[in-house]
Amino acid sequence: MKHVFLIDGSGFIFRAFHGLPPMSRPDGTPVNAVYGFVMMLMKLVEETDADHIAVLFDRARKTFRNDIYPDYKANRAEPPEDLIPQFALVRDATRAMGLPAVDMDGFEADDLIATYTRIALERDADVTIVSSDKDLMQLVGPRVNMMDAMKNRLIGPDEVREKFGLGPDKVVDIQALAGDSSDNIPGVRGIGVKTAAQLIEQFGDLDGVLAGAESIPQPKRRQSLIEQADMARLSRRLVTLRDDIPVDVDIDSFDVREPNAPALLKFLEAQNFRSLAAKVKSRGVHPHGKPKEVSPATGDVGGKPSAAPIAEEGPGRNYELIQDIETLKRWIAEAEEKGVVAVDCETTSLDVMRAEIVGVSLAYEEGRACYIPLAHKGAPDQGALDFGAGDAPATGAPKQIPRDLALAQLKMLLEDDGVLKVGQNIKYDMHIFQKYDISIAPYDDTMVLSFVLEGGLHGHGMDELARLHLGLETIKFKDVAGSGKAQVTFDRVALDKAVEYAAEDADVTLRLFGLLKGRLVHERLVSVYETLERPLVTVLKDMERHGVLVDAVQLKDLSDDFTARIGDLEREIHALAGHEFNVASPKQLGEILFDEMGLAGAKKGKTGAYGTGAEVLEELAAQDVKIAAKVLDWRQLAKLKSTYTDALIKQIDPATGRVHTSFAMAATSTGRLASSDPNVQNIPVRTEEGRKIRRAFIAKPGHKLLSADYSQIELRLLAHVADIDALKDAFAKGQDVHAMTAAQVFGVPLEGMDPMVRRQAKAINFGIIYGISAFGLARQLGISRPEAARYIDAYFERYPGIRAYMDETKAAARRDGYVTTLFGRRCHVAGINEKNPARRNFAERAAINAPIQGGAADIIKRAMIHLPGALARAGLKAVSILQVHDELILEVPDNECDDATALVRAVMENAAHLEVPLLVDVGLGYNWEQAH
DNA sequence: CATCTCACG
DNA sequence: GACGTACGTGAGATGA
Repeated sequence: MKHVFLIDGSGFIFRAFHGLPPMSRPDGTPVNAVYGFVMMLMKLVEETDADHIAVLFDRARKTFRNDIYPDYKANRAEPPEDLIPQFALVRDATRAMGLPAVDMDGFEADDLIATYTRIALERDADVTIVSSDKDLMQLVGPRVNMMDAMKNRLIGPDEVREKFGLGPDKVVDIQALAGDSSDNIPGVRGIGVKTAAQLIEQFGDLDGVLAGAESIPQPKRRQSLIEQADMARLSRRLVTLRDDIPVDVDIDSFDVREPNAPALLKFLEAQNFRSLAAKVKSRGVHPHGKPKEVSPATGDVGGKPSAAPIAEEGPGRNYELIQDIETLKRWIAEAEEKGVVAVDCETTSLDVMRAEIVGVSLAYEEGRACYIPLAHKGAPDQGALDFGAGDAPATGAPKQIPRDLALAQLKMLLEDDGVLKVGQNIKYDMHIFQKYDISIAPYDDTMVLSFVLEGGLHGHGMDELARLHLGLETIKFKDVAGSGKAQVTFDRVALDKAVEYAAEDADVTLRLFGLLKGRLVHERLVSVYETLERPLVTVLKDMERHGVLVDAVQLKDLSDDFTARIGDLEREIHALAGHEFNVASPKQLGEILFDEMGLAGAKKGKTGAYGTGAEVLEELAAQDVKIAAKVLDWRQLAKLKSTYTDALIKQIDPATGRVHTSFAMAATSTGRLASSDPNVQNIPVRTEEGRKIRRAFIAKPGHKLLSADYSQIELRLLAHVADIDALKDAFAKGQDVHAMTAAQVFGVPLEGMDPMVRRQAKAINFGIIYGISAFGLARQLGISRPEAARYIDAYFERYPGIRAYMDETKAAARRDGYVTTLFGRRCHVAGINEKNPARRNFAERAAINAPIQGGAADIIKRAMIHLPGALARAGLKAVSILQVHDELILEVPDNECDDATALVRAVMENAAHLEVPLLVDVGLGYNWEQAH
């Protein structure tokens, strides 16, 4: 016996249950915790070097601790209804895995773990306790580690010290003093973990603290310790784990043996864990980290160790490779007959501007999918003579339908009005097919459907949706194409693997479509999807494709200028520090400022690293610390250079000379878009140096950039949705709302108002939109918290409607789990019913902000959708190219400037009809800075 | 891959 | 009385 794994089964069940989205078997039995548990066990068994493994469970709620203290764990709620049937299943799962499931009357799993840990140590074995329960940390020692299986993190003495302030041997004493609200352990009132650690450090142990209580200076603390000494001793008995249970299962029986594969498969299939079952079938379960030989997949190139867990063929998975035109025609005819077909492209790149089509997959029925290779080449490391030269007839190239012949057939299908095409992120496929002059219509998008139905709840990538809705673990791209340096483009993937991967994508897409589309009606989200999101797909596709012209020469000059100035600053900084170091490293900088130079500055929480953010440095700079000011300058220039000048130059598409961002439709929790590769929504504007980067965004010759942005759209929405008469009036009359707020809250006259007072009112208005807190406002304005609290009180007194709106919004979020925008978009709010007040407060602020931010997003989306048609009807050639949340940027021919200005303004201002007017500011210029 | 920092609305 | 803070994003550099 060398290494014993003791798994805290009961602890894991709860975490898996709360950590994983709901899943159920076809018969309705919930199985998410079981799934998480089995995944965890399989991973452990596969990776561990342990020779003895057991899973320990609580048996009943009553244990010996209830005899000592009847209220022990009395505050625990009943387990959720969906969890109850899973307790037994998890035990079944353990046995199916060939592992002992041990529990004992009157004791908790923790006591069993303590006892077996002692026994294992007596046998001279190492122990790993798989759990993240802090109550088990008392067992950690030189030969005993804990492992958090969900976070995959080892917990040793250092981590215990991080949590409790002192080592594992003091955990019991600290818990005895601090108590534990989740287990209802009383401890001593007014003493938390921090104070407890300090006391134990000072007096050695609990008895020392209680004996020395008289000498404690703080009166309250002294009194509590004297009065509650017995409670502390009782608490110690409750938290101390029993390592002397007369266990009746011998530790020798924990020895790892080969699981009974048929029994395990039967169990997995009964839970409908098809992907896990497939994994077991294809790879087996191999303890000791020694994988059994994998049956060589046909055509597996070079027998790479990263062999993919490709599921076996079987019912519900009938994937076909199409290599001749007749079969393709037959397939297309079937799809036309059905009227709905899922489509997915495989390409050589995620960058749509560079990607070349490699193959297409289709699915017209669940489990019935095909893959049509179009540009596959031979396998990579085979052809020593193939230097990867373009379209050279690689010796190993497989049989394929000539690309253009196949595309001509597919064009008829994809452009057929009578056939609905379903994609997962179909904007990508539209880009690819557009190169070959193929459009896709009509279409639906499962990613967008999921975003409309469940935005804010989870991501909307296919792998995640498959896991969530189908309980299916999809084949990962890495599994077929490899990863890192060894990754190949999809045209180098062997066809047998390509089929399984690509056809699965189409199959999954079709299945998801079946599950999601119908829900729109029941959940009253048809209009959001059909008028707001689905039409936006092609609008965004066109914007991305058009791109924006960026002046590389200008950026290069700027970059060189920055490089020189960064070098100068760096020398000065090193001189001030007395030696060289990496200015870009917050760690090194923090040590220089606060250790070497001994400046006053606080540690930051979690990781114990010094904070060196701009706020901290500005504080120091204000105290005339030269190095801080220099670092701030350095940071600004380094940021501009690395994130903007240099990165943007690299992003210019050589073919178009333009930058083509990607707008993510399903990334945010509020309904906003997000932009990436490059992000065009965070181009600098607030500083003079930063604006120089904006100047490099230019219009093509004979054109101008037009920037149109909504004026104070979020405040206007607030006035409308919260129905605040004073605010609505102010907007109707075109008054300065910040000044008006100042007049109302601070009671100062509008005439001759101090700009500082107006600034404070503006901060309050912004704060309201963000779900105001005294702390946040105080920090923003640099005032004290009580003072900020007074401002907020004064504000709410003047605008009681705002408070009512906030309360209603929070109540709705708590009741439904989501809030709704003006146009019916649902924003789900994670954590709104959390017990932890910090997290709940956070969720409440998000809930208050979401309808406002999301409503503004709805409005500009409506404008974006209307704009192309309106421009076309007016005979204008102006085109939208960028969106920055409340701003649209168009590229406009010189002679259309006036017409386009009027039309864009009209479309944007009429995108919604609120009880306040919408106002749009328009600017024109040769570059973005000028236009803005 | 997590963390820190910082750019935007 | 503690929690740990204004809302929403994406990207680059560091360092494990």
